[in-house]
Order: sequence, then structure tokens, then C-alpha cells
Amino acid sequence: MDFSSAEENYLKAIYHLSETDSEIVSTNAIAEELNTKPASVSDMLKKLSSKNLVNYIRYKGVSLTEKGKSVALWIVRKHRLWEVFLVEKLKFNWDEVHEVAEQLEHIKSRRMIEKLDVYLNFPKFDPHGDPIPDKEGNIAILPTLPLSEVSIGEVVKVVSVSDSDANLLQYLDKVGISIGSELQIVERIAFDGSLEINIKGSETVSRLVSPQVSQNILVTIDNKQKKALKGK
Amino acid sequence: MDFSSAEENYLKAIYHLSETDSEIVSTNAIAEELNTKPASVSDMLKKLSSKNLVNYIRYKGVSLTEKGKSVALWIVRKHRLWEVFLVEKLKFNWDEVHEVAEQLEHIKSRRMIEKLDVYLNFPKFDPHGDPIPDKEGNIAILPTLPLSEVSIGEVVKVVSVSDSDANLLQYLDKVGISIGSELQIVERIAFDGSLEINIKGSETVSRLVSPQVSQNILVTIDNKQKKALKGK
DNA sequence: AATCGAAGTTAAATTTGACTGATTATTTAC
DNA sequence: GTAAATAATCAGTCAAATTTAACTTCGATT
Repeated sequence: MDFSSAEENYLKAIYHLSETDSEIVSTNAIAEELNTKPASVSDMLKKLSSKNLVNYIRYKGVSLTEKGKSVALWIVRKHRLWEVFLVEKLKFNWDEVHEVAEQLEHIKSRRMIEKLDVYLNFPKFDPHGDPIPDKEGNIAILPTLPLSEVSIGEVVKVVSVSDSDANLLQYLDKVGISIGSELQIVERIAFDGSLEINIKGSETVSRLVSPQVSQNILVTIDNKQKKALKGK
Repeated sequence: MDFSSAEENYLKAIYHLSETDSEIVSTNAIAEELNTKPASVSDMLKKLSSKNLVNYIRYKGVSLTEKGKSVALWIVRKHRLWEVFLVEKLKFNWDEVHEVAEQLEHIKSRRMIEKLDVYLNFPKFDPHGDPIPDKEGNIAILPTLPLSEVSIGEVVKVVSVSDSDANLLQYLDKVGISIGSELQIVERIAFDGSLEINIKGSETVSRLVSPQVSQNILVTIDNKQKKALKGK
């Protein structure tokens, strides 16, 4: 079955919101995510509900049905595979691909996406570190937390960053943070919540990053480091 | 300036029709090309005219302005570059790419298309032999004629075939005709206009092709052959 | 020059997705 | 437990692109 770009965008927005926040998503949250008005969202939710893509209770909120989730994951799969293509093959920078991928994700051709997947050699993550759902909609989830919530002294590895803010991505380029970078948290400034971190590269650099930045970087506790600690 | 997919499709249709037939295109011809109704065409022509994309005189017909032509050529450039990508990189067959390219041609990103052009190594022709307009809209035009109009005995080379009919392309695959194939016209059957041709490959094969087929294959008089004749 | 049929146009209605303004539910604060 | 604040919905419009049905215009023929 085929859906309009508008419908697909709503399903994707609901999916993203129910990932980051709670399972059940509010009308206003969707309106903000899509830069539209709550009244428009109400209209569309009625429509999606009649197509059994969402569970919608008036005034209470909305969640994806199995069917809705599988459509959303399919859009996400397409978006992220195209991002890999744009960066790896066409040599775009990672801060330039989101907008174009927003258009490409609505191209309808199952066959093309499977061929693209082969061509890209079955990537598991997009250029921002977000996992790519497989054909069946399975998605690798590793335990992560925002950099802003890591405790002092901990060593972590950058897993992913928000792909929708080009300014953030350009900033990270400039200070030398990329997917896979190892960071150590040195100090948390009480005044504004800034973090002092060491960025391990060819040489270790110390930086101060704002909460705005650290909230948008997802990290894992570094396993190698963990083992080393255990060994002691 | 940005145009809707509908506007772009109309401009492309007018462009194609004014190439194959005359400069000035009729409402009904456009309606047929786009599988829509003449009334819809009238409405759109008024709109395109107010945007200075076409010269439109009620009841008389329509032609592209310079501006309209350059938009049309840009869409054609995108369509044909994507077709090259789909065949060369993703390994689609030449009969499968038209539909998908019809969607991809509406993606908006000048930058992406120029990067795609680089990535594909500046192809001059798409998989069906149609020339790809360059950045400025210049397009290579070689003197061609439909196979159906070639005289008996002549040796010709296949330059291009219609990309919009998958059945034709599959048929050509089956009988071993591809872009660049050399054909010799043996006989024209008076009854239905069928042609008997020799297809030169690893071995030469004789075939009978219907007018439907021969009208959709564009060929050039073979140059090597011409020289050989001159030499005599 | 009157007319007939084909080609083309207008008018009115439909569909999709959005917006504005008014109204109704739900929560929160006291 | 009620009033104010917040959230969500409803009703009415709008714009784009289409369709159907009814009406013009053109031009070829008589």
C-alpha cells in the first residue's frame, strides 16, 4: 500500500518522538516537530487512524500501530541509506545530507532500496551514527546516553549525533569530534552545565562544550576502558 | 525559482512533444502525453503562461519560452543522469529505470546533481542512448532517423530507443538489439510495413520487426560504412 | 456564408493538506 | 472542587491540481 509524503512524514515524526520521549505522543509535539499547527495534526491523525496506522484517542494522544511502525521504519531505512550514499559515494559532508535525504526518502521503489543496500555493502549505521533498520524493520539498539548525563571521570565513545542540525555538525567537525571519538569527562561547570572534556585523537585536546551540544551527542561507556578497569 | 512536480511534468511533456513533432504543441497532445484531461491542461497552461514559462495563445497552442525550455532541460538532465546511475551503479536493467527516474527527477538539489555527474564521470548519453543536457542545457544532437524510414540496403547504427516502454526494451533485449548495434535493412514488406533486418553481432542474425518497433528505434547512417563506400 | 464536428476552454465540484478562529476537554493551582 | 491555563478539536476557508459537464472557437465542407 502506498502513502502520501505528508502521511509518511507524520508517521516518521511520531516514530521519532515516541523513541526519544514516551510511547504516546501529543498533538502539540507533532505540530512542533513538523512546523505545522495542532489543528492540522488533529485532522491527519483522524486520517491515519482510519487507515489503522496509529492508535488515536481524542485529547489523549497517539501511538503507532504495528503497521504504522513498520511504515515509519521503512521511511527511516530509506532516509539513512540515502545519507550513506550521499556521504560515501557523492562525497557530501555529513552536515549537508539531511535535507536532500528528506526528499529521497519518499521515492517509491522497494527494489531500488534493496539494490542500494547491496551497492553500499549493507551499512548498519548512517553517517551520524544512527542505526539503519533492515528489510524486516529490525534495528540495532545499543545502550546509549546523552553526553550531558555522563559522570565525571568516565571515558565514553561517541555513538551518534542529531542529523537535523547542520550547525551542530559543523561545530563538531571544527572541534574534532566524530562518530567513534573517545571522550573523557573532566569537569561539569555548575553555573551553566558546561562540560570540560578531553577529546582523544592523534593528540588529546581539552574542550569546553555547552549543554546544548552535550545533550545532542549520544555516547556509550567505552567497553575497552571498562575491561581495563575490571582488570585492576 | 522552484516549481511543483506537476509544473515540471508539463514543461517536460511540452519539451518532448515539441522535439518530436512541431515547435507548437496542442492541448490534446499534452493531455494524452500526461494521461490527463484537456481541461486540466488548459488550466495549467494559463498558470505556466503567467509565470512566463510558455507562450500560450488560447485555441492556438503553446510553446516553451527560453526560461521554460531551460527548466525542461534541467529536468531532462536529472532524469537521464539518474537513469545512468540506476543502470551502471545499481545494476538495473534498462527497461526498469524509467518509472523510478520519473520520481528522482523531481528531487531538488543542484549540488547533488553536479556531484552525481562527477561520480558517474560526466556521461553524455543515458542507457537508452538519449543525450544528457549539460549544466548549461546544451545538448548533443546527432542526425538520426527512425529505423522505419531507412532505405533498403543501408547499414545503420542504433543511437537510441524510447525509454518509456518497458515491453519494447525487453523485446530488444531478447532479439539482441542494443545501443550501438549495427543493422542492415534487407527488405520492406509492403503489406504491413514490417522490415527484414540483419543484426550484426558475434554472428549476424536475420529478424523481422514490426513498424511499431522500427518507429521507436532511432539510428544513424553508419559512418565507417559510409567511408568504406566512399573508398570504393 | 451557414453549419457541423473536433479541439479547446470555462465553470463547478472534488481531493489533499494546510490555516485561522472559536469552542471544548483536560490539567493544574489554589 | 472550582477557576485559570493549557491542550486539542471543530468548523470554515484556502490553494493546488484534478475531474466532469457544458459551452466556445475554429476551420473544413458544402
